[in-house]
Amino acid sequence: MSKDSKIPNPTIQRLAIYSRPLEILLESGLPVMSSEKLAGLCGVNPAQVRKDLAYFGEFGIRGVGYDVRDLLQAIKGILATDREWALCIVGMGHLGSGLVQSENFKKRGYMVKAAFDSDAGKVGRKLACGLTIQSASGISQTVRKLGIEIGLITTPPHEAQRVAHLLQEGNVGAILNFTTIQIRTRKKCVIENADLSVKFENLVYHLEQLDKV
Amino acid sequence: MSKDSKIPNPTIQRLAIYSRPLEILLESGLPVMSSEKLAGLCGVNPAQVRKDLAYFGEFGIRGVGYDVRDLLQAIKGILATDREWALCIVGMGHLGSGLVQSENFKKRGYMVKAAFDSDAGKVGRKLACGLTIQSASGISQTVRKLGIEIGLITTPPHEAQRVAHLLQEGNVGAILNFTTIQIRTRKKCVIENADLSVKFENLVYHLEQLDKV
DNA sequence: AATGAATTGTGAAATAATGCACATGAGTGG
DNA sequence: CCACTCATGTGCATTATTTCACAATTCATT
Repeated sequence: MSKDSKIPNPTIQRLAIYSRPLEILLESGLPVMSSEKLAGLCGVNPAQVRKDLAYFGEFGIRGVGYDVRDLLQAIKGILATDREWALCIVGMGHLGSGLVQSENFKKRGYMVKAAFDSDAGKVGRKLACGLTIQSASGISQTVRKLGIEIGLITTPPHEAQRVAHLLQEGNVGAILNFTTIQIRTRKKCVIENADLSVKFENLVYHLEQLDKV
Repeated sequence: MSKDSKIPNPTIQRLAIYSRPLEILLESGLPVMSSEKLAGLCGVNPAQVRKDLAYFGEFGIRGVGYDVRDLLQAIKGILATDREWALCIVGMGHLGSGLVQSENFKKRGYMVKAAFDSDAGKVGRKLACGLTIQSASGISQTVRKLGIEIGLITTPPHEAQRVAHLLQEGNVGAILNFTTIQIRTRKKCVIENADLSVKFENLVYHLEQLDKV
């Protein structure tokens, strides 16, 4: 349809990052902002900012900069964060429970509509947010019924692949995988990995390098 | 010292990813594994696997493959995950609390040695893991005293930069930042961002694209 | 209206990362 | 000991991403 000249993935990531300072600066009433300032706040190159935005249109005014409100609006439109999304979490361990209750989600329009666990001991337990933990065996039906679009997997690794299939069975379109294994998809489905231990190992590697000098 | 021919960052990330299936396969007793199989499990190209490893030496045997145990050992050595690391968490909200208690850390040798919060109401509270929440004002001293090397920041965004400085003050060498803002460093310090909302927005963008077709 | 300063949008150069394809060495069977 | 198969390690081509550098546009000032 559009000039779909393949947007680089890093660009999408950065758009999300750009929106953070913009939100803050909008609050504080700053009307206009340059690519240079924004780049400074986000730790990237100013040309990068401009090029990233240029993939989607012209949002700035030459000689002036970007209108903070408009730009934020535009980015939210691009990322599709200007509407609510229904999600569910599978795996009510410490991480899963922490995430469910985290205020950050609701604030950004991510609505946790269901929570699952395969442990019969946990099923039926009521969470602070009002949800009741359901059995993992009912994932497909429930997810379909509630029109859930995104699934978070915080189970132990060995359950992740099975859970992913159940989610897809229920027509979930995107999965955020917190486990250490890579999930394979049958249907068309967006998979994003958020394996924290990868982050850790990255950190530790670089820390070690630092010490070596 | 070594032929420090600048290792690509993606390579480090992937090494961590490679190690996951290796751990599992080691358990299950498989002695040898090819780059092709490993690549399949990790969703990457076999040549990529070989090239990634080649940055650090020759770990395989031509015509045969890689010894699972040796390779895993080698990767752990490279990533420096073959020893324990002392860390602390600042910000005992839902996410922070969930992380502290997560078993995955301890299992991988990350020892949570201290937990901080700036909310006086939370200070003094005892956590399930045995730690007592301490006041954020004591971060620098405590961190230095306990020899903590890595700091996790799970505070609200506006506290993150200040906390980062306190951590660096206490000689922390690496910070894992879960907040939405970018942290700037004074001293030499490894910063890794784990802003989950970026992951979400990525997901949502791609989901939207999918729907458009 | 003309000059100067600021800042965008973008082609082209530079840099980085990936993937191909093949020479090379290891094991196996005759 | 030769031929054949398998799978690594790697030079090179390809693709992706970043950065530079500059023309174009806006605004302020005179």
